[in-house]
Amino acid sequence: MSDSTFPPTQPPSTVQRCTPNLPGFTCGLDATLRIIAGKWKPLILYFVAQDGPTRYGELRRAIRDVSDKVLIQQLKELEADGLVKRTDYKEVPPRVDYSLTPLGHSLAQALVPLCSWGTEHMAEVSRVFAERAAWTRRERPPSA
Amino acid sequence: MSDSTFPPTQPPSTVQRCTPNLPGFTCGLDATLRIIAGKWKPLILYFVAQDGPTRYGELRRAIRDVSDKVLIQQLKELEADGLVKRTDYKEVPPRVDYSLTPLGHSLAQALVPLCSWGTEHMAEVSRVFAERAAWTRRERPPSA
DNA sequence: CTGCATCCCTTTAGATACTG
DNA sequence: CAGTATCTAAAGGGATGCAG
Repeated sequence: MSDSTFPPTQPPSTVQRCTPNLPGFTCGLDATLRIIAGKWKPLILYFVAQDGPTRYGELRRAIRDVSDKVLIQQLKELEADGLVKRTDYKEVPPRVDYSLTPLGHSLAQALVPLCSWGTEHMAEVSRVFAERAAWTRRERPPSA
Repeated sequence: MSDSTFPPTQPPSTVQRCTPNLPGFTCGLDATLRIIAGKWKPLILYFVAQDGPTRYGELRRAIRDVSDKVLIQQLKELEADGLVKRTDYKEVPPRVDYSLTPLGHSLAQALVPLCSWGTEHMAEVSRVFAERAAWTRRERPPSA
């Protein structure tokens, strides 16, 4: 993004147009989104990017609320997609860790602004979720 | 997760640690991800950021493969979350357009690197998807 | 043109229990 | 410790048809 001026209502758009008409993808963003589709993938990438080679259990504890099944599944996909590398030390008890490939690392870099955004706008985001929750509760009264 | 020194084997890692232990969110990235959860939301944000006020039909054509139901639904959520603004011109035939709020625009900016990443690594991404498709086809032979 | 309602299906993810 | 297997729930999403 080039300029820093911030348009009040209808921005003259500082966001550059992404390359359209790519084979299969509507634009670069589309491609990226498809590869990180999966509830926990960005979090996994980001965490591993921060901590370097990360053991399974460590990851599991870091990404709270994720089940074994899903975590493993997403790790496998990330591995198959060439974003993370799995290292099995063939020890007993088992020891395995996950690290990023160069490709994965570059993607993690691209996630940094999203993380910053979330941090900066935490207040708004929290409010939004509070409202969302309230609304949901009204619409769908306690399951019981 | 603890120190800032970075692991031996792989990355030069320039990825900064995101603020942990936030109320409800594990980090800023987590917060962001939750607000843009929804298959088309990032694409919507990005597209509107580029084109400024965008009419419904235009959006519909731009984000290919999205149905009315889903597009409307995601637009409503984005609106409720304070990221987009809906303007109804009360004309007949109906005219409505969607623009970004300042918050939405800032988020769109944060998406730029993802778009760039996708564009730069289009080749790898395409390959990955080709393999994924092949694998899927083996596992789940033609539905018929 | 814009948008909502309905019906239905697929995908995704969560719980739990179990194994090398 | 690091996974696997199975089963189930739920969310997300798509097609269609109607309405202002």
